[in-house]
Amino acid sequence: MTGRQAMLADAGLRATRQRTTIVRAMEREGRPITAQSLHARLARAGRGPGLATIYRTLQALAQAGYARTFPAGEGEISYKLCDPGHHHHLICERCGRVVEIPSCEIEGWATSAARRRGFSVSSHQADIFGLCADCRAGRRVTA
Amino acid sequence: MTGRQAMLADAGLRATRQRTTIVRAMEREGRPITAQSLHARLARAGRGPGLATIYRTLQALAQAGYARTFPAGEGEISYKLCDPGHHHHLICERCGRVVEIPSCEIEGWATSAARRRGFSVSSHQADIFGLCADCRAGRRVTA
DNA sequence: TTGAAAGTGATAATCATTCTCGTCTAGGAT
DNA sequence: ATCCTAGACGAGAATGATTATCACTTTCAA
Repeated sequence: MTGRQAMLADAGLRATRQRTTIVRAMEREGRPITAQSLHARLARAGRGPGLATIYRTLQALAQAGYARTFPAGEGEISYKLCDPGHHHHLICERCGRVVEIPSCEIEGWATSAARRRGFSVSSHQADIFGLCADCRAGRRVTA
Repeated sequence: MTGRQAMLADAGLRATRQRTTIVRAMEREGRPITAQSLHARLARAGRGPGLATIYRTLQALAQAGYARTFPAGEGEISYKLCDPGHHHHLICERCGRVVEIPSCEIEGWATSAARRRGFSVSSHQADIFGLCADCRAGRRVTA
């Protein structure tokens, strides 16, 4: 599996200690997190990368398709590592967990809805919001 | 057609001169626009509402379901008037035109994709990006 | 090993958005 | 029609996330 090194290389980034730290933390996180939160968390653990570095790295990962952005609260952006291929998201409204849906079954809908209105399609995106099994069951959540 | 008055009333807003101006401008616009741009445009024409008022009004309309927000560039949000019912969007990547798709044909997909992963669905959203007929034909655009 | 290019980070700068607060006004009540 | 008051306005200050700067450090291909 395209380890961290490869991911960074493909994003056109050198594999520095700071970036490895960032990617590792994002993997551990598993749900969207803002640059600020990530910075605070890593700083608390000492040796954390600077804020500027975190912003730069997350942005580069997003641009390369290895991360996706989600709007978070007022004027904030959170990031989550993702597989680079096309996929959709299932988002738990309570705990923030995000599950990727790799198979795309709405391509047909997108194409025909667009054609009917004279548009050509270049991409589409779709997300589903709801409650994950754990939250429905009232089970405790990490965050 | 629930005129402007009714729209404002339903959003819990009084129908002031400023708000009428804002809604009228949004109707004329037809595509997403940021609070800043709207403010600049109306100010240029004299008698424009203040920036704070524009932010407040757009926010209230969005909250009431009469407008939708789109991320715009770096840390900006643009707003577009929308019908309050559930619908999807077809967005032209060149001219920014937005067309609403009122019939929802992906409910089934959303429900089954979610169920398969233990989620319950509370809502979903989907947008299609591409080129509108005019832009494909290379025709001139207003903006 | 070495040097050029890329990366880092403390800090300053930017800028969209929100807050403040004194003044004004829509619109129901009288 | 007039009154009253909660809601609205707006100019400017404050906020706070993100970006830019720039001198120093590190990576990595040759």
